[in-house]
Amino acid sequence: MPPSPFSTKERILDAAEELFARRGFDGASLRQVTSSAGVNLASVNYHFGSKEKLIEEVFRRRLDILNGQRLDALAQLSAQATLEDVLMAFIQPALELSRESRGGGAFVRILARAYVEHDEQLRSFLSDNYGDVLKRFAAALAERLPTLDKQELYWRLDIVTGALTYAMANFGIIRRQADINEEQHMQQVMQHLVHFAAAGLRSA
Amino acid sequence: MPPSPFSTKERILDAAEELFARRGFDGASLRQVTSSAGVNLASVNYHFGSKEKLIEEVFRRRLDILNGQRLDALAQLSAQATLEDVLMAFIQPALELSRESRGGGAFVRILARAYVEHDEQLRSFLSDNYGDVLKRFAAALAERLPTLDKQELYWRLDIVTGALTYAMANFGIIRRQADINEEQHMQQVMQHLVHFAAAGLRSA
DNA sequence: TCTATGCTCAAACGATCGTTTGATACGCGT
DNA sequence: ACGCGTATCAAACGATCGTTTGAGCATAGA
Repeated sequence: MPPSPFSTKERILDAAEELFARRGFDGASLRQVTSSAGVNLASVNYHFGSKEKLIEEVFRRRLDILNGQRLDALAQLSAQATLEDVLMAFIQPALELSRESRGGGAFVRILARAYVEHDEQLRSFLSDNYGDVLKRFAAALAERLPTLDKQELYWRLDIVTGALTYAMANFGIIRRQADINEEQHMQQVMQHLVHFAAAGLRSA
Repeated sequence: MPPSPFSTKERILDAAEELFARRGFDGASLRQVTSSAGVNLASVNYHFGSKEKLIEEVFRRRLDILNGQRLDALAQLSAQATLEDVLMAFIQPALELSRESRGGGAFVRILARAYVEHDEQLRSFLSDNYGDVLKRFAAALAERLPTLDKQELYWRLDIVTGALTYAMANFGIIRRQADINEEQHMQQVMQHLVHFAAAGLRSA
């Protein structure tokens, strides 16, 4: 039993998440990660095999839950659900994750990095494991935009996903008004994002 | 006189621009840069002083022109100019740069990296040298959105700049329809971006 | 012609990278 | 009490990083 309430693997994942978000995948070294986690340097390769596999595991730990919540929220929508409802099903789980105590905010910033970095190995890993989630949401949005042709929808979805990813990544950084609490703050942010995205998708 | 039509400094900047865009600032080494540029390794430190200064020079070379064009386009607008006109003054120079032959597309992708990377030195460099451009555009947009209070405008501008940066970075990657030429393609992209951003900024 | 200056070059510097090794300690079933 | 996987440890591996060095070459001014 380790002296910490968390296992060595979890402590590595937590430290890696925060350092990857702050310094990037190349910028954060395994020595920084293990030192911050309070574990031995060799334990990364022992538990994960390589740095690349560690990166993948950082994504998998959060995305399995996050995308599961997204699909659940999407499945619970009725046929009468609006465009805003679909967007909310996509955004809300991510925003709640970014509020979470243990590194959730860091992970959302890592997601934005994954969008910018064009690392082939990471991109194919994400596409292979979670590409179907994006496809399902794209289909749900397309149903609510019957007048929009495929080509046009493709453009706008690309802009929307980029805008949402960027916005969610910087969500934690934006200073909130002092007179409202955390819960109200998140509701405000989500309303802004949904409003903005829906307006862009719907505009003639 | 070098054997190449371009000077050593320019060849380094060109190679660095492309490699930084593809592999990131940490991911691209000076050996890769100088090898790609066909110059000696030591010439980077000779001409620029350090890798960090080289990065700053990559930004300065493009941003001096790009932001100058943006301010020119903004200054040429009349008082009756619409919200879309202001957005177009901001977007058009960047999109034209991304079409340029020598590395323009790579630079726009670097811009997106600068948004995600929270490197303190780079951020303060950009803020010190080009922060006033964003402020001027924010003021011009605020004039066209009189019913929007400051707090609300602040939210939306943050989303817009992120979305535009991301979209412009990926602009070159999106495969265009085969039956339209490059000029029409750019006009289409700009219309989409402007439409999308204006709708989000204006929506009630 | 001699000198000074700007530039390029191969080579090496110390530091840090991801990874591997071999020894050591722990816990559990027999 | 013993043996056997599991896990942690300090130490070292070769590779690569940004940077520096000092010699060598060219061109321009005196």
